[in-house]
Amino acid sequence: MAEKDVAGPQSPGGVGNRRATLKDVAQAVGVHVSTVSRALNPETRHLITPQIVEKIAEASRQLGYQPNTAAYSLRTNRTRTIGVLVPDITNSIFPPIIRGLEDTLTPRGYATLVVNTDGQFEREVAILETLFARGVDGLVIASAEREDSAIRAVAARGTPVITVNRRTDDPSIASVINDETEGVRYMLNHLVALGHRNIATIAGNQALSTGQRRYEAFLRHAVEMGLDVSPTRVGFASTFNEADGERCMEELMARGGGFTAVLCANDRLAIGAIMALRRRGLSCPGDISITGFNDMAMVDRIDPPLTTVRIQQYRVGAAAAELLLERMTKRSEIGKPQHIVMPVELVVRGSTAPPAQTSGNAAATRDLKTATRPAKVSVRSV
Amino acid sequence: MAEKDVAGPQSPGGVGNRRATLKDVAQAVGVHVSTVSRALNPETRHLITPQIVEKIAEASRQLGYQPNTAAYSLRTNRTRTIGVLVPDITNSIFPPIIRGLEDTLTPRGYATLVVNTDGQFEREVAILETLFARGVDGLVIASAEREDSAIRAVAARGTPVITVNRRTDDPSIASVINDETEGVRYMLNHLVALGHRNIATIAGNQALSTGQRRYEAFLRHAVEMGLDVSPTRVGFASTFNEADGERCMEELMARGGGFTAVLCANDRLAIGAIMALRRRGLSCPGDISITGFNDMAMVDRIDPPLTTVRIQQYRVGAAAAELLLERMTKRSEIGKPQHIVMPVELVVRGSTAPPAQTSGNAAATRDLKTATRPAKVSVRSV
DNA sequence: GTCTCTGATGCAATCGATTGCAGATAGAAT
DNA sequence: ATTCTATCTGCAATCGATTGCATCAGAGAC
Repeated sequence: MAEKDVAGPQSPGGVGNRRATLKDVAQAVGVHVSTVSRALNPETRHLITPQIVEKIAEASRQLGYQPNTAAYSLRTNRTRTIGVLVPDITNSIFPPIIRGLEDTLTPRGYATLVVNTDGQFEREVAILETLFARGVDGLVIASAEREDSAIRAVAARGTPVITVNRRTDDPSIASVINDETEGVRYMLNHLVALGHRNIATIAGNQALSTGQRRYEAFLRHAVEMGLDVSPTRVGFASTFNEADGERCMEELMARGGGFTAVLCANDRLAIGAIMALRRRGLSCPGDISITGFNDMAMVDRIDPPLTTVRIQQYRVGAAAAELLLERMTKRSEIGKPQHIVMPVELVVRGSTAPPAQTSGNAAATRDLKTATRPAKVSVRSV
Repeated sequence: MAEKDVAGPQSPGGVGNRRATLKDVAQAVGVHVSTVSRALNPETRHLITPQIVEKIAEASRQLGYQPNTAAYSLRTNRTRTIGVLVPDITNSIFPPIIRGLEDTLTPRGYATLVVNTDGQFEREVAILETLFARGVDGLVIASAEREDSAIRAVAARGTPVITVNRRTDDPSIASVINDETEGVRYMLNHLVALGHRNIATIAGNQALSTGQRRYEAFLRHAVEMGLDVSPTRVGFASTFNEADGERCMEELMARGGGFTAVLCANDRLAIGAIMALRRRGLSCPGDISITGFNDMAMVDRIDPPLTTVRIQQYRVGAAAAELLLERMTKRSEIGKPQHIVMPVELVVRGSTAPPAQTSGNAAATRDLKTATRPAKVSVRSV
């Protein structure tokens, strides 16, 4: 509660109220601006006599010299700024990613310009135009669609770009994503281990890599496990939100049901699905088990706490930042495809339980569980 | 699902692969760069013959001309960039505020540089230094403490600054905050109307205006309503998070209890308090009612759905942006104090109920309710 | 003692836009 | 026809840093 106090060098030197420039430092020391410039730049410092470097460092400290970013950018054509495109910062899956990016980029001298696309392509194009006008050095795109001509245009322009959380179908666009396939496999394993045999799914938007990969994984692994994957047990969401989850769940139930669990392509769809159930007077997990994906903030506290797949949002952001930095320095690698897939983790909570009718067929359950590789499981206390 | 396609002007004109400059446009039209500059600037356009303006507009469109931000900034000393300081973007109360800011600033040509302070003063100082080096035109600070010398230093420097969601004690620093006092009053009214007479509180950090104002309002209105406000019924959190809420609740209960409701200074403290209750085997609202503040995302879906005070996060951000823009243009007003207080709204959900022992003393309840002004109430479906 | 070489510093152009001032051109006034 | 305005356009300086090249001084070689 003590007062915060700062003795910052607000306008220390003697250069009026103006911010000190290279020229001021040069004058103070009695050398040329170019000498100061070189002395202050670690790359060129070796060209200057150590004693002079010391004097310059001292004077620049004294005057509170801060390089003028605009002048630097104008001359070097670099802004030390990274553009970050997210669908909507309000969607709580993105802030941790953004922090991962920032915490990695800031210490390296980069600032991030975060903008929201709201999933609208025209907005994305307009935003990219603005970002280019501001001369961003690189781009991190969390709003990528599988076929995304805007991103291809960016890449063609030669700007380092990387997608995060999602991928494009074009393999030449670098990316950092989560292991959707394994995540779905873990979840199916879990449901089957509980005794479920009739599992429906609410798939996400198939124009997004997350939606497509999770759905594909569902089909593949369900078939592998010998489950029935009839099309009547599949609902397609277009928006990855609660309303669409609700709608899809209604649809699935209207088609007759017969399933005991629903694997949803993300947490928000799952939340919507649970709401739809409730409205029908059914309970989760009593009547039907519901699972999510992402492990968004707070889904451990909702009712019921959601069984889901935890993705490493922060680390995905951090990894993307590293990768982008690398590609910005070694510009030779720009063309090379580069993809990182981060491991995920199953988180079992309260929204899944053994199916109602199958009263403890423990033996069969055990068998099926050991037939497939065990998933890495962690249970969070609620 | 159709492929996104863009016919953007990636490198239209004939100027190699370089981005077009004023000079290129000037050459294309056959005029001087200064003429182009004036023709493209709405402020100075009237100086140029309409036909030439038209030709210049056409040529610049043709060449895909985009002004160079660095050159503009260097010359004008303005960056069209606003620095935004938040404690932690991961805390879901801030993203809506940020969107409010961005949605208002972007159409006006401003970009926002969002940075996280993590509530650490040294970080805040360092960040401000970076932001100044980047030459931000203004600052929006969501991480203000009541006594904040860093903000005072900024203001003294002449940079337009405005705090949002919180205020400093210094009235000369403009701000946009929520009506904490009314919010607390609504909530006390609600609890009293339910029949509660013994109400404890978990106050927030008193170094922050939110914590201080909400606590002060609690004291004032509780006394006004004739409630007992003994110090044993007050817990002070230092961090506004779940862990501290839990700790404070433990403390309150350890001191003997005797209360039937706890008014928490924000939603996260409330969530922590509910967890502490559960651990003791008590239920909310069965044994004790708990209330929050802010109406964070998802608190309508937790168990139990939280009764809280809804603040207008997005509109607070938007209002702050408007106010800042105003103060940036009319620099005369910089010294003038200016404060906006946004109305709040009571949201009654499942975490509050009549006290267990007071089995329906409806008459007394009714009386007390009408004795105080009724609050604007909205009930969100869960 | 002169010459060469090397290392340190200075010079000046440059990045792309803005803007005060000067010059030019047109039309109006005489 | 000449002068005077009023518009419009061009000139050139400027913002602050970076960087290729020139210069200069001193050390070392002969």
